[in-house]
Amino acid sequence: MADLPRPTDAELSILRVLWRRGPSTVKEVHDELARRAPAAYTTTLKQLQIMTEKGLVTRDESQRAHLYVTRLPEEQTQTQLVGDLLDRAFEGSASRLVLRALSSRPAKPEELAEIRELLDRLEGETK
Amino acid sequence: MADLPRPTDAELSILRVLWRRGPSTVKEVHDELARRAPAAYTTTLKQLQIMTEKGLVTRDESQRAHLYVTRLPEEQTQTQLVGDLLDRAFEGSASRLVLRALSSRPAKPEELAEIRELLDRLEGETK
DNA sequence: TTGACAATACGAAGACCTTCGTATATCGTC
DNA sequence: GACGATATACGAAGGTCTTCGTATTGTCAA
Repeated sequence: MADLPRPTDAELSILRVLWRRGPSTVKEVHDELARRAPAAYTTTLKQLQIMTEKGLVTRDESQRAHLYVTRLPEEQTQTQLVGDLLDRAFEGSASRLVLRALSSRPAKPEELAEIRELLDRLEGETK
Repeated sequence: MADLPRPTDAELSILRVLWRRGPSTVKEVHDELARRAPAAYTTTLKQLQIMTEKGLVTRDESQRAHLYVTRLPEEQTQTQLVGDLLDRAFEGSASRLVLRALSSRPAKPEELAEIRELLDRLEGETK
């Protein structure tokens, strides 16, 4: 199975809607997107058709209004994107990326606590 | 001052060389890049000219072989890229991004320790 | 069965990205 | 001053991304 291409910006916007909503029609996706930025219905349709060709989504054509579903779960795509950025801009250094992530946004205390737990778990495994 | 555009893949490759080497000529950048993937000299030249137009780099034309310099330090661009990814794929959740970063790569123990220190520092500030 | 509506299919335009070939300018040296 | 070597400038091709208008198909109801 060929690897999926890195989603473009517009494709990622659509994937986000599909991850949140689950299987959706073009109309449902379009309505969500149009809320933020007005766009033509056929733009969303075309994007979903292209994404189907690329394998980023699959579609169920059993009904008149096709249902689109993401091919990969959100976590997997996020991991792909982070790994990609790691290679392109961080020479593979995860710690540097984490450093920038936390300096890019003021993270909430709960988030910091979550990360700390994650570290505990990871260091436990290494032993 | 207008914000700089997000660097493309090819542009980022060049920026990485400039960050590592400091001010460099086209030839110097090209030689570094050609080591990994063969390419025409004029391709690198053209990219640097475009990057100059965009403001990603500046150049010193006082010598025959122009010297190119990054406009932003590496850290700032990294912060921009991470913040961008945070918005596009993580709904702004830094902790989720960190989670994916660490699951994307087996991080070395030293790196985990670094991150832990960073957390200590951040939580210290919040108090 | 036809008309109105809602959906998909298709093509194309315009912007950007990436690459490269060719033309032109500049420097040192014989 | 002419030649070779080394620079930069420029234009264009080919690909991808994004958007949209128009054509076509399918469905339901009067």
